[in-house]
Amino acid sequence: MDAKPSRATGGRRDLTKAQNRETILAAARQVFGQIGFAAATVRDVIRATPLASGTFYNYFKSKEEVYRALRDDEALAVRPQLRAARAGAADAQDFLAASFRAFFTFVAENRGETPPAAERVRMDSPEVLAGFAELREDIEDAMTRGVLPAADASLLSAALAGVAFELAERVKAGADVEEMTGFATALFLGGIPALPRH
Amino acid sequence: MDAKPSRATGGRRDLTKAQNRETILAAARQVFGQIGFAAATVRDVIRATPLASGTFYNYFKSKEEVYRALRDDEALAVRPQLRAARAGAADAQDFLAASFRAFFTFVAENRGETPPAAERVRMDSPEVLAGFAELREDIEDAMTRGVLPAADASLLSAALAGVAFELAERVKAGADVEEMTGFATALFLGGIPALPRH
Amino acid sequence: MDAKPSRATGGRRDLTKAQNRETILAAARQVFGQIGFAAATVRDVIRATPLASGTFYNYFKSKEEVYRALRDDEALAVRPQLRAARAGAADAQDFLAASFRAFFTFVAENRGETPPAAERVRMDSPEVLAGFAELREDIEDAMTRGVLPAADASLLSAALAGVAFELAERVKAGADVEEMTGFATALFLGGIPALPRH
Amino acid sequence: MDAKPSRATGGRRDLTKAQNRETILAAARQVFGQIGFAAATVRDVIRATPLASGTFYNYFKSKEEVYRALRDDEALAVRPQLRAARAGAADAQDFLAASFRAFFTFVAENRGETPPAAERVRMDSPEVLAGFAELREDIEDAMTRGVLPAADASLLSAALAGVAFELAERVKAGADVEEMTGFATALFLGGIPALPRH
DNA sequence: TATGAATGAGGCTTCATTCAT
DNA sequence: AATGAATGAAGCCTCATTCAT
Repeated sequence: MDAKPSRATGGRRDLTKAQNRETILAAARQVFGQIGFAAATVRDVIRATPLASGTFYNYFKSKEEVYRALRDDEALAVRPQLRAARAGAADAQDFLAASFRAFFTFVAENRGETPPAAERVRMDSPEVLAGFAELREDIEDAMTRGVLPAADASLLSAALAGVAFELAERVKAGADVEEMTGFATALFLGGIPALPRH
Repeated sequence: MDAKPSRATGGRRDLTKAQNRETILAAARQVFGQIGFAAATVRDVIRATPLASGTFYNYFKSKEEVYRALRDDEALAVRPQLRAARAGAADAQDFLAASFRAFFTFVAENRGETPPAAERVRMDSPEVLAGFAELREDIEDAMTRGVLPAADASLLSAALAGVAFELAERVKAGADVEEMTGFATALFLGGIPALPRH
Repeated sequence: MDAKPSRATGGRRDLTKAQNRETILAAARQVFGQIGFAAATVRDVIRATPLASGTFYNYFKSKEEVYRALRDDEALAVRPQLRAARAGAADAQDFLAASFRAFFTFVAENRGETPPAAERVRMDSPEVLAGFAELREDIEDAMTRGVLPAADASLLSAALAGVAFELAERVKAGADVEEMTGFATALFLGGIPALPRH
Repeated sequence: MDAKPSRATGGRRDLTKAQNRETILAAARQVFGQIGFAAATVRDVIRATPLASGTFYNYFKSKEEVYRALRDDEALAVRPQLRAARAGAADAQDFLAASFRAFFTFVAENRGETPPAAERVRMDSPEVLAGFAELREDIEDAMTRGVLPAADASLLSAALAGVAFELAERVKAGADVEEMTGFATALFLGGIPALPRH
């Protein structure tokens, strides 16, 4: 009630605010990864945090908002690298290999966080979903630039995603990233030119 | 538990056992399709039914069990079609097109009944897993027969399944079965010969 | 779980934590006393309270845990009195009368708060069990000191406890403490010397 | 709807009726003994039976009614023997020893049916409760006949019950029936004459 | 009479969210 | 801003009981 003397707390408070936000996001990332987004509750996220339950609501309105923040945060950090890799791709081989390698590497690094889940449930992490949203744009761009042969970019991105997801299961089970990358890259390198003209 | 006896008032005791099971499955299919499997509750399913809450538990132990039943029903229907289609294939083009066409046709026929994957959750039922196992066997068989070029049958079946599942989403959203079949078939027809020797 | 956010309307947020715990314990004591422990439900306890249902679970995990807390509170209060009474006993008459009087007095003072044993259910809490253990030690000590004749201390403590519990029911029903004490004391005073040599 | 030809079924039906009643009572006795009367549900009893749930209600209105029937049935079979033993008792020693021995023998024979019950819960079986109800009458009778010294029959029966129950725990744990009988008999043989004149 | 599926009240518990401190 | 106890809606499930066959 009575204001405590706050000498030069401005900076500190901002830092704390940012820190709490990060704390919650980190906890959410971990919790979503471990028990899945659908099963996760706000309580779970809070419990994975030293913060109080009420504090959560100073930063996010709901679990969904955290999810969005996570997706957006990743957009700011991880994905530009991937995009850059693809933007710099000189040919289809580069483009595909870079894409798959980045994805499988990500999966391999997070390997083991997800329990085997008796019921095989797959929920794509926010960053992955956002990444695939951009994939299509990059594909179109690559087709325009002549790096990839012209084809239906929408269907192609779906196919790429499908293969990536399935092989990701192998990566989670311990398969080698380079082998998966090689397989998927070869498949599309051979397949894309054969696709119906769009 | 002990006291306060409830009062069972009569009501729709007319339906047969099998009919009630179907009623619940149909309601679940609708509810899962509308609000998604993850968001759906057993209550939601019951409410989409003229039945009493307790009746649900006469048929299924949980939401997951309903899901499995739904999936198994579908897998049970589609698998013989897939195997038959593949067994008659004379060449790779036949094998692939028949497989994809059978799957997409089935999906199209059941369009709207399955969750829109808004949440991208996939739960493999035993039947679906069995379907995968069959696919791999059929691929190996086709490679042995020379219908398909030699490659890693396990990874190839994963890739086929991935593409099939992703494009199935398009089919559910109204895409043309033949177009999807053509796209997927061309992709693999071109891609498989390019795969690393196994 | 996921959807349909509830709406927390304010209400008695004024009480302290300790007060709420006491509120629940008091309600439980009353409810158990009125309809019996077995018939009572957590709901019944909550309903005898101005608190919300969820609040119960902030303090106790189950009906049993409340019961234990209740019993422990009582045992915690009565045991020091019993030991003190017994420690000062100069002869068997003193030992027995002091023990019974202390116990019956305690019961009389808490009369009406404990289940009427309508169902004859007894659930020994750790504290009660500890009380038993103390009784036996005290009996052995008294035998060593010559205050009580030698006998099987274990069986004797069981017999004392049995008589005490049964007569306590009479005390709860309004019987006179001194009369019960006199009866029980006389019984054991006459009976102990007749016990088989140990 | 249309009556099946029932040739001389009268007797058979009666038998079946009586058999079903016995089936339910036997199942109830077992279930009450195993999980306790309070925890037992009508469902549990039915499940321990080859009968259908609805059939239960052709014989009993509730769990309580089964309990009463059990108590009454036992009254018709077991207890008269005990009463006879006591009625024929020539002296206090006979009276007490016969009572305790009968009770401890019963407990020993049913030993092991009751699980250790982490929470020590004791619920007296119907037959036991009924037995103790009669005990007091027999005590009064014995006092009238001069077999027992005059005392407060009500309190004495309570004390006898208390000791019997506690020592019964020892019997359940494997203690010897004769030893317990001897201990309890001696205790009361010595104690009763010392009781306050009534 | 026997059956057993249907019923729905009601018990248990967790959850998202609020709000006094 | 942070805290965390309180709230009560709502999910889950079991139960006693009814009733059509």
